[in-house]
Amino acid sequence: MSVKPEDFFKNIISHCKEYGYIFQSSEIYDGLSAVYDYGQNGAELKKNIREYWWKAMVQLNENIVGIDAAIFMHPTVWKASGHVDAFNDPLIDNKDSKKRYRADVLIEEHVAKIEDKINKEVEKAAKRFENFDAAMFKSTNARVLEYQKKIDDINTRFKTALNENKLDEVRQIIIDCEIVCPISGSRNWTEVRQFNLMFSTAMGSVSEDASTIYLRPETAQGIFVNYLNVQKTGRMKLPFGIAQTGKAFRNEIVARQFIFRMREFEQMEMQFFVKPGTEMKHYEEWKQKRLAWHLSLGLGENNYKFHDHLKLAHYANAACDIEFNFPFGFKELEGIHSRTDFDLKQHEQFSGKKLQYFDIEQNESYVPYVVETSVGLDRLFLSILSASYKEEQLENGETRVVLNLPPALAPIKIAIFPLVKKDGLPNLAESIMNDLKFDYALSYDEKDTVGKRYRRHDAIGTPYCITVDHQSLEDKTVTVRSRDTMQQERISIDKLFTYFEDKVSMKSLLKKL
RNA sequence: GCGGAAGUAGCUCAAUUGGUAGAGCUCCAGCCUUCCAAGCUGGAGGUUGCGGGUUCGAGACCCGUCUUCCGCUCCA
Repeated sequence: MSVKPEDFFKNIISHCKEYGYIFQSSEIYDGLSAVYDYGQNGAELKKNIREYWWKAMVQLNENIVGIDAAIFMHPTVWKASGHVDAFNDPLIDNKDSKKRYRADVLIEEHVAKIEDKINKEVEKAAKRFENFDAAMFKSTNARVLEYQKKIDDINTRFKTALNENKLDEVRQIIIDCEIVCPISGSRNWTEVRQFNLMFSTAMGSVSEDASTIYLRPETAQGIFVNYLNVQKTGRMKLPFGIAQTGKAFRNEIVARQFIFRMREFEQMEMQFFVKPGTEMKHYEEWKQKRLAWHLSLGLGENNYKFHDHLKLAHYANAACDIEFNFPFGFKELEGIHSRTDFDLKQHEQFSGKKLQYFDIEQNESYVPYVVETSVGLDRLFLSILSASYKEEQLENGETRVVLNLPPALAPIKIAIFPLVKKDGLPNLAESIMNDLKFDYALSYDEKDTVGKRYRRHDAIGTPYCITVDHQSLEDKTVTVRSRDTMQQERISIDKLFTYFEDKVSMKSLLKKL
């Protein structure tokens, strides 16, 4: 393909708009940044992807059930999850290098440097003395104590500043510590600003009585807070999973790359509850299962790779991403995390309710460990669309724009055309349509030459076109033209249903798993 | 928030040193009846992102403003 990568991505974005897949939100009012709407075809494709995921997770796994938790949740949920604190990053800019940093990271790195100094002192001393007692040395050596006092002072100040939301003080700490920008080397800092990464709104119609609640930044917490409800009412035994799809919201500073980063996006998550100690086995298992699910779409094995997290979040003991080869490079598509018992323990603590599982074999109760699979539906949509989008050079020199979507996911499965708009061909086409419409998403088109109609549906990604011609009136056969091969074959009208069944049904895709 | 780019018809783009907005495609109606986007006729569609200024006259020049896109940060 001779198209430059950045142009290729631009072409995909225009294609999405031109063919009713994705529109900018509120476009007639000049749009809203990082928010997009799904059009008539986009909504179908998205729904089909979601359905494929849901069936693969819930319907094909006896020990997984699905829920649909509300977007609004009790504010304490987000205290327990750590989002209230962790998602309030204080940011600071260096005026010379124009680089932005997280103020807390700058301070933490500074503290880490001092800790390094302590360690060096300890190492030096260890070489010097036999029977060296590190703990003793740390608690007595004057220089170490001085360093340690510095660290403690900084940490105390920083904690207080954050708790009291005093951003001036955070900046003052950076200045007092003489922290410099790693790029410019200068101490020319802006004031510290805080960016709310969670959207908040007010619940309660009377403003004085209203309380702040958040739009969920992830769907997972809706599963955790319902874990015991589902386990009890569903009589679930470990290991078991709870799946959920739904919107999540992040009030990011800016967002880029089309629907790859959006303020409002949809997640498809499954939290798998397991016996402590078995989590790594399940983690590995889900890595493979989820990769197999992606590969079943047939977009090319080389477009996927695992990316193991070296630096783990505080709640995880193993984590990786499945990355996809987007037009702008390999980027995260799905995350698989071993989240330990962190979330449930946090909710036990904040709610004061026991969230334990009674293991009848061991005759004891414990908080289960959790293995999470979390995929972005919009990202999945983009991965499928961008891998399917082709600008083909045909033998006759023409170009053809085609979406080679997995047939089972295509918004329209079959388009039906009368070859010409007379001689009763439209009637026959309509009657075929009326037979098939209960099983397949169809589209009828009688405008323009048939070649033009084929190309139009190539661009939408419709895998098959049925054309009714004069021969159809005589022998009750039609031509079926394939999007991918552009080949036609003649099929008897009464065999159409079975002809298409294994080609475009969700069932055929699920059977590959 | 900072830096850069850009806003003219549904889409892609024109409009000379400032002289009252035009083409192709799309769309709609009709003709033609044809198996891979290209036939014919007619038609619709724009307060040039918005507001102000300069000027006899602004799509163009100046100021402001809004929005989008790209980069920095964050992230599924």
